[in-house]
Amino acid sequence: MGEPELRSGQVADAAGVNVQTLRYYERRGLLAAPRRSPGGHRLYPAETVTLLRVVKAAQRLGFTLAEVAGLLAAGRHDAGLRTRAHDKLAEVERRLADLTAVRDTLREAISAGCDDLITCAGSPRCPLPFAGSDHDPATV
Amino acid sequence: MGEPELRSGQVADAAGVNVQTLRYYERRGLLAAPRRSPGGHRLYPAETVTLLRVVKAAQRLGFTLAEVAGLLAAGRHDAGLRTRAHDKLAEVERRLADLTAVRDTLREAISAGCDDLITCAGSPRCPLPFAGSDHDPATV
DNA sequence: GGTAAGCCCGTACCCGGGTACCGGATGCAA
DNA sequence: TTGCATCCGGTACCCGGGTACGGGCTTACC
Repeated sequence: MGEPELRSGQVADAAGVNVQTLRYYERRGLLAAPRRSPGGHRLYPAETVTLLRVVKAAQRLGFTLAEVAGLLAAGRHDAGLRTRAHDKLAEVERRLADLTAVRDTLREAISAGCDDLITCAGSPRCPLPFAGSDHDPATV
Repeated sequence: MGEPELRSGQVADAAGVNVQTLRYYERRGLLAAPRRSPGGHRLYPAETVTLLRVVKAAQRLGFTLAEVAGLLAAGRHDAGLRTRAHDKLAEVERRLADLTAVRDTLREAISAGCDDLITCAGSPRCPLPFAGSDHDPATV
């Protein structure tokens, strides 16, 4: 007997995602098109559940779906995983620094006791960062 | 003579935003509908530039546009600014904690030397967090 | 063999935060 | 007065990551 195969609903349940999401991932190139039953229903190998968990884990690490697709392909062909993880780590560290600055600014704003944004903006002791940070405002 | 009034392009340039964004913010309730010229062109008071900078600053602090709208209204009517800033601070601190965990996981993954996500996922020493964090996976 | 649950595909919609394109009207200066 | 930049409104599109809906077929179980 062959490997047990799972239907889309079973895979989705086991991985904690929506059935629609499976088809979405298939379109996005994250999941290979699986075998089909004679009637056209998808039949997934059991490893697909693991794969989905990997995808979700990578997403939690801050990778976009496009990046995850690249990571999976990298695992299969290149050996770029470590490089990419390094890059992502640098990116995460930048975001951490940004977010830390945000936290400090919020704390200052709170302890400065601004009551009204507009009024506060006119005050010289207002801690709000009107000038903008020096990198990547796009991450806002 | 009255206050000098600015045309949308001048406001946009001064605040470093797109002209379209002004109309977008007006629709979103962040900017009040300004006075119009006889021909229907918007004429903004000079403070609008400051207001836009405040909006951008708040955005950088992690507030959504809807929240910024609320903050501005709060300044005009309530006195909820400090409360909201406190809430936002708590939120930012949660995100910081998450992101720190992400960073640590990435570091572990790198030092564990995973070369292939799929293979690694099967290994018992794989540090990837398949289980998921205990709060707000939506922030991914 | 019937019936209900599950799955198929295509398409459209959601959120957030904008940006782009269009034809037509205005503003301003030479 | 003419010419060009700018602005108008409306609508449509972009990204990312999905989710929902509708009509029709398959599968599984009794």
